[in-house]
Amino acid sequence: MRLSRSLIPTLKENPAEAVIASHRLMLRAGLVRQTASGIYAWLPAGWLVLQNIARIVREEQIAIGSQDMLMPTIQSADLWRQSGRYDAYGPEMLRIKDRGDRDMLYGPTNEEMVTELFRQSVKSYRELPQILFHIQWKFRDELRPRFGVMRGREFLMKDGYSFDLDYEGAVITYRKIMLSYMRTFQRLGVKAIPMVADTGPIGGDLSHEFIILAPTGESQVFFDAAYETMDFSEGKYDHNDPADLARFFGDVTNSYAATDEKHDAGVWANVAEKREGRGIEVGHIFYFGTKYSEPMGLSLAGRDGTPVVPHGGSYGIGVSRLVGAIIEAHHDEAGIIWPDSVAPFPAVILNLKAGDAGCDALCEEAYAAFRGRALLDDREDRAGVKFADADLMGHPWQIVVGPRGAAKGMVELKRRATGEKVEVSLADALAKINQA
RNA sequence: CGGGGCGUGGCGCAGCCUGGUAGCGCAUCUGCUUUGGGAGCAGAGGGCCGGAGGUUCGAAUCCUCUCGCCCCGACCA
Repeated sequence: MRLSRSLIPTLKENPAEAVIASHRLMLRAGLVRQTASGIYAWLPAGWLVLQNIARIVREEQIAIGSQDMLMPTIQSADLWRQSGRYDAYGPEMLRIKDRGDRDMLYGPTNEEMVTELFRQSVKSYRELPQILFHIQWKFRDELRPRFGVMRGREFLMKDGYSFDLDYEGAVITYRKIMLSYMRTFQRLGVKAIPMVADTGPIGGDLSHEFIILAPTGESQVFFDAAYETMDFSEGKYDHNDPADLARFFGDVTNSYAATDEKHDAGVWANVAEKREGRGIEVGHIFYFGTKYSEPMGLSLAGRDGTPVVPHGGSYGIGVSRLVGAIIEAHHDEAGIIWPDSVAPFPAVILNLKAGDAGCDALCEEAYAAFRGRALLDDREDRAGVKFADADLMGHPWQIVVGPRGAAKGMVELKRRATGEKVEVSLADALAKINQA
């Protein structure tokens, strides 16, 4: 994109309503604009980030055999009456009527719908287990939206649902998804720690929330230093082997980790290497047994022909919240520092002297090499403005093209995360960016 | 939902108490100079002061109602 003709409205000053770093930076870097309390429009750069995160989340779900699908945002109230949650959910659910005066709702989650869809077509134990997920907008009419996209009313969530024949199977699925989550967060460039959680309104008795570490997080967390060095990348654990999943589950849950509400000072005293920090919840997984399959009449033919009621679980990742959470974990005084995996653009090309033939030519050459996927700062502004905006927007690489270097065919390549700068040929710069 | 606060050009704010018809910085546009870390000078455009009623000769300012947004708390991806 050419910055001179892009809807990426950067702000020099802090908007008054933003109190936490990620909210301020998202507004200042031109990623989002609020359109109503807790509801945001994703401007071009912000939408690119959101899609990058969604892509990684999606890839890691598909990698463990979960099926990608898409359910609608608007649901019929009848479905929710079947599970008993239409009344139970309360005012957090946005209720609407269609022209025929039928009760509808904007989905806050999809257990009912996926159970219904599953019930319609799956009839035999032979078809189990299955995991389904979608990445879709949700609406929860929060008492108090705040902190920008960290607690919006409308938000993008990856919600997954599993169906197993029995408890033992459900536990294997639960662990498999837990592994996929650890892989996902690692690829997103954030440190995530699973912590035992209350099961909340969804119910059930096996649940973990995933907290990522960020200095400005909302809750205090206590954890064993062992979490700092855990590695979940592909190949470390076999998600198809129940024994290996058990090993993984042990590795990731045996060390101490708790938020302040669940903190146990007695156990904490025995932890050898203690770590304390702030954390943000970005994911939550539940095993809930037959909580939905039972009331909604989901049952299939079992091995001996008698009906079996499947055991389920649901698994959420706050995709839009992750944008804010990643910024909380990766920023400095100058602005955002995007991890390569989620950056809206891999690089920005700074034309320090728009109008200079040499600079223009070299910038166009660089820009063409990215086929539109880099950001070209071709504005007729002074260098300082461009440097400041580049740092603010947090592009992993800055290709700085100035008149002196351009005359020799050289550019300055700056790494946002480290501040390191080298003078190299454009070809070398492109090679370095591509291998990163 | 309880408690607090704020709505004045795109952003940040002043003016309100003590009514007299709107101002500052940044941003924007034009010109000249400048040009590697948020330039200088000169000029220009842009706001019926969230909305509706009321008081008054006259309301951004006083009164009433209303809408929106933010912050603290209990709940949550």
